[in-house]
Amino acid sequence: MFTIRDQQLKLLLVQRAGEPYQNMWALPGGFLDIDEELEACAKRELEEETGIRGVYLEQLYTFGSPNRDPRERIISVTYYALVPSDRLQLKAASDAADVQWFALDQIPPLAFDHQQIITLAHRRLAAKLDYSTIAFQFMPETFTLSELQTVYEILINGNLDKRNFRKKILALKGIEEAGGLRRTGNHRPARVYQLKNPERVDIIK
Amino acid sequence: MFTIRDQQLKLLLVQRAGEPYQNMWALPGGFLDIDEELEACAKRELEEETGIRGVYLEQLYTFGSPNRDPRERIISVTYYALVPSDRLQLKAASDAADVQWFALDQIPPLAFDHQQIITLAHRRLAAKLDYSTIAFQFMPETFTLSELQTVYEILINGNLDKRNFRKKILALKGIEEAGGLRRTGNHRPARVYQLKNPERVDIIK
DNA sequence: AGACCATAGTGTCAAAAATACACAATGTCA
DNA sequence: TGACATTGTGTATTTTTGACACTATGGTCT
Repeated sequence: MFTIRDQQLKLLLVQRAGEPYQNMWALPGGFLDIDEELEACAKRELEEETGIRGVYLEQLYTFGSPNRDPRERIISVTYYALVPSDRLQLKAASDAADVQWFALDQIPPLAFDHQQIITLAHRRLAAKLDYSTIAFQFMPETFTLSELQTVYEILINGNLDKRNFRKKILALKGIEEAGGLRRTGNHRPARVYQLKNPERVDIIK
Repeated sequence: MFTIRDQQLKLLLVQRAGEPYQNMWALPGGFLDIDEELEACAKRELEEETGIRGVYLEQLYTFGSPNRDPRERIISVTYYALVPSDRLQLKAASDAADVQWFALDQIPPLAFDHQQIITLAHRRLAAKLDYSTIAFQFMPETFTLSELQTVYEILINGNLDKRNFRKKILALKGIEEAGGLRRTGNHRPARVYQLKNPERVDIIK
């Protein structure tokens, strides 16, 4: 689960309670129920560990090397999720210490092959930036164009030209003015926008 | 497993010997051994049913709806493969009748949710055409630019301008002259090319 | 040997898209 | 009411993409 917070791309990790890899950090996850859809399982596990639901979720890859879990053969069907920054109140179901957001460049050593999973998810996310509107999934219900630009700049880790960025984004026709202005300091307030189809990730170009 | 044959994109199907869905056509596949890598399993099953190996193979998606197999809960980690047209001698391990190539628009009713899997694979292949050199995986060891163009035209189901196509392909720097000419009829012979990195699929642009 | 045939191979111009770039407008705050 | 900080806007240049037609070459036939 990715989010953007404190001007950084962050990732949710949980601290393992039991063996193996006790006390190490790991990706949230768990076992599939016998009559459960794969995606439903991912959503359930995420909600159980974080209380968050209704976020963008996409199947990433299935990992199944024979010895990736020391106990027994485990196949992991992995998903990644994107959460808008205004919805990351965790703690509905878990206590503070064992679930935490980590900046992507400050990930501690992880249990199992979870670092590899993160690397793949990050690459996928970066790739999708170029040809989809996936970045919109990080935005709260309403936002300004400057806020959106900041999100893009964090994701690509570089600067963008304000005029060109606005031209490109508005040409996508994916957002519309929500009406009203956002006041955030002693300067001109910004127009507020919203997604036309909040659930939808479009492929562009 | 996709290939291009008779100027068409074709797909390999096998006819089921036993229940359920007896005698219906289905995708090649089988069960994972307990100590087997997922990708090794896909390769093994493919080779067992077709005798073909060493082809481009990529994990597609994992399907796991509770009732997709009437017998019991089955999770299918699916892969798709691309085979050059000069390597599709089947029959190493199977008899003629129960393994066959089908044009993509002439797929018979399939067992399980296999039609859905094919649809996804086809979409993925089409998408990758735009931003990778995946189409090269359909080419035999050596080929002419006209042959390559024909493959692209079949895949996108449309015509391409010869000069622009050549410009674009050569700009990718992925192929080089193999030396020599290919004579195929009463007309000027064509230069022969080969991939610089036959295994590699590059992401472009 | 020469004519004809079929496909290979090649360059330029126009249109569209991407990029670089600077200043006026507006609400807040002191 | 003036200073401040950020919003919002247009044009010119470069790059990329797309349209388009003729010559080159070896084979085949007479």
